[in-house]
Amino acid sequence: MTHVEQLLRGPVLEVAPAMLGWELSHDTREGHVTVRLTEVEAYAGEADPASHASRGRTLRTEVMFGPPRRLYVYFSYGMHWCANIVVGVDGEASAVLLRAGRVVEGMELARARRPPGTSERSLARGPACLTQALGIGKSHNGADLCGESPLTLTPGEPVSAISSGPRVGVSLAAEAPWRFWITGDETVSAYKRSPRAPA
DNA sequence: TGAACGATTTCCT
DNA sequence: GGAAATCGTTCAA
Repeated sequence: MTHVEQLLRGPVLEVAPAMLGWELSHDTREGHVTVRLTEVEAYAGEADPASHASRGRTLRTEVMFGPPRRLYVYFSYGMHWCANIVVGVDGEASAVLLRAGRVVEGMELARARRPPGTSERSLARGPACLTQALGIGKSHNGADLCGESPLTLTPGEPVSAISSGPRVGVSLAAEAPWRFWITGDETVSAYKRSPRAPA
């Protein structure tokens, strides 16, 4: 078992903040892009009402119920792809949503994948923006981040300080402070509470 | 077989 | 601050 895989096997509420500052790289024919994670959210398995896994094992959530270190990619609002890293114990269905990051390699390619005029800090600011900048989509669902896959995850430099707060856009368990970000980082996305969340 | 609903982003006023 | 764009997943009938 690799070092990274070992780190991912811990409890999701410990693994998620620990993943801040880690780097996710994607190699394609077009080139290479690396993003340093600045914002993540924890989804705590089948018992977490806000998680897609809360309805049990389905075709869509199959990957989450499998072993950790794999990528769970889902389609959102008819147009966006968002990526999670499966963590914890095999079968527990815990995952960490990659909400934002800073492009540290392959700036030009990342820019080419985003709308013209996108500022550098916004290239991977938001979960769907991050997958766009990295060139991640449906075909990467279930990809192994430690194996032969062109996607690789590596621990990065330690972060200065970590903040936490409620998750973005979730209507259930809306108070759980399971969103983690690097304090003061400009690439962290704006907080938006779900309009369906109870007052 | 049908309908409601998003772990969102972007553009408009 | 608000609404549109747009479709796979899930649940009800």
